[in-house]
Amino acid sequence: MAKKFYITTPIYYVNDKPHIGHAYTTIAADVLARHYRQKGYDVFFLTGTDEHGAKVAESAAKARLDPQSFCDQNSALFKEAFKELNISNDFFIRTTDERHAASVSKFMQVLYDRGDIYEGTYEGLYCVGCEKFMKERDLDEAGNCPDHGKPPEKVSEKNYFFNLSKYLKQVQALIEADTITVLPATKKQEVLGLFKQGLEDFSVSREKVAWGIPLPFDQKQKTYVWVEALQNYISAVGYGDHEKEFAKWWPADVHLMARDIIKFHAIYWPAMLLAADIEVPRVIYAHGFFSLDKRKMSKTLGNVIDPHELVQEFGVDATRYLLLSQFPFGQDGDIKRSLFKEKYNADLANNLGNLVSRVLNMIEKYAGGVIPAQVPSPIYLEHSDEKIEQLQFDLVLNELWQAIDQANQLIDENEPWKMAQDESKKAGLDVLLGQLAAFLMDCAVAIRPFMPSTGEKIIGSLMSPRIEKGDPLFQRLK
RNA sequence: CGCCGGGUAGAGCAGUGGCAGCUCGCGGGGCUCAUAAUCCCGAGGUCGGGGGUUCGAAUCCCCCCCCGGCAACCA
Repeated sequence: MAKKFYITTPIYYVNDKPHIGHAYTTIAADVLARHYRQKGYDVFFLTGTDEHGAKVAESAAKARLDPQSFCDQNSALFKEAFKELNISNDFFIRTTDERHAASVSKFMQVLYDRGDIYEGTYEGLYCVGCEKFMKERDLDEAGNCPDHGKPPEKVSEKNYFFNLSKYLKQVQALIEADTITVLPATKKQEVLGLFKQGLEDFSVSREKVAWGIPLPFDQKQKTYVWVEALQNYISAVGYGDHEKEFAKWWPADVHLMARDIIKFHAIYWPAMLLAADIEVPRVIYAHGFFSLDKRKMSKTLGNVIDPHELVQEFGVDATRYLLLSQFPFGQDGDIKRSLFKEKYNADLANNLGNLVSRVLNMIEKYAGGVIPAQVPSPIYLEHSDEKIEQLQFDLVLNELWQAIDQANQLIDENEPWKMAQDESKKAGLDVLLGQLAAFLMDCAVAIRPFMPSTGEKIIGSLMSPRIEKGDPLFQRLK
C-alpha cells in the first residue's frame, strides 16, 4: 500500500478577502502535495474557510446579509482564488459544513466527559452597541467605544475553560523530543520560550456570540471560534463519523501556516488532542511574513497585493514561482514590487523559457523535429527530495536554475549551429540534442510541483511526434 | 534586563572556526540556435561598532548601537 501524506493549510477567516499571504501558504502546501503525489504517495491536501464568530456576524450585518449567505459569498472568493492559482486541494472544508459541526460536538463532548473542561467566569468590558467584548486597546483616550462614544460596561459571563495546565508538561516534552516537530528550528525555540513565560487555561466558549457551533453539554454556549477552527483538521478526515477514513489519514504529516498562529497549532491544539486521546500532528511548520518595500503589509497602508493582480500580470505559474523563490521559506522577507518583474524576465523568460525555445528550435531545424538520440542528460540534477520535503523551496529552485545555466553553457560550448554546417559532425550534434532533450525532461519533472502547467507543456512538447519550437513559455515583459 | 530573530557588494540573500559567496543589476568582450535572449571576463564588501578567545573569527565569548517580530489570533 502506498504511504500516505496529509497536509493542511490554516482555514482562512472569511472576513478577509484572499490576499498574497493566503496565496503564499496555500501554494507552498500545493507544491508539497504535488511533490508527494509525483512520488507515488496517497495524498490528502486540505484547505478551507473559517466562518464562525462575532466578527463574521458583524460583517454580515453590515453587508445586510444573513451570516450564512455572507459566508457562502466570501468562502467562494477563496475557492475561486485557489482555483485560479491551480491549487490541487483534495477537499475544501467550511466550518459551517454540517459534518464539521457534528464532529466538533463530538470532540467537545469527549473533552467534557474526560473532565478537562470546567465552568468559569469571563470578565471583560462589553459594549452593548457593538454586542461584543472590547479590549482596552480598542478604546479611545477617554475609555469610550470608538463606534458608540460610550464607555463599555464591565460584564462577566459564564464560560467554559480548557484545562491546558494539565497537559503543558507533556506537550513541551513532545516538542523538545521532536515527536511534534516544530519547524524551522528558530520557531521551535520561540515556542519553547512560551512555556517558560507560562500559559494559562483558555476559554473555549462564548455566551453572547450567536454565530457558532453550540456546545453539546450546554446549548446556550457557542464553541469559541478558533477552538472549533482547529478541529477542522480532524473533522475533514472523518473524526466522529468515519473511523476508517480517520485512521487512514490522521495524524497530519504537516500543518502549514504563517508564524502568527503557531502558538495555537504547536501548543493548544496538541494539548486538546492529548485530552481527547488522539495522536498529535507530526510537523508544525510556520513560515515567514512578507513585507513590501520594508513596510508591513496591511489593509490600512493599502499595500496588500491581491494574488489575482499578480496572475493577471505574470500568469499562474510565474506567480507561484515568484512567490516561492523570493526568500527562504521559513524566514520573513522583504520584497519590492519591481523585483517580481526583474525575476520574471531573468529566471523565467531569459533562462528557462529561452532555453526551451532554443532547444526545441534546434531539434526542429537540425533534426527534423525528432529527438535524434536517446541518451541520458549529462547535467546532474541533484535529487532534491530532502530539500523540498524540508520546505526549502528557494534552495530547490536555486539548484534547478544552476542546472539550467549549465544547459545554456553546454550549448554555447558546443556551438551546435556550427556542427549543423558540417556533415562530419552530424553524430555529435545528434548526441548533443538528445542530451538537451533528456535534460529538459528531467527539468520539467522537477519543476512540475512548482509550475504544473509549465512542466506539462515542456513534457508535451518533447513527447510530440513532430517537435516544433512553438510559442515562448514566458513572454519577456517590458 | 519579558521572550525570539536579524544587521555580509547598488539591491535581494547564502555562508556559523580555515583564501568573503550566490542571484539580479552594472561595465567590457564573444556568439548568432534562441524571447535585444545566451556565453566569457570584470568592477564593486573596513562581513553594524568596540573589546576578547584562538596559529587563525563574518563565524565563538562580553559590551554597545540599529531594525523587526512574539507576548497582544491580519497568511
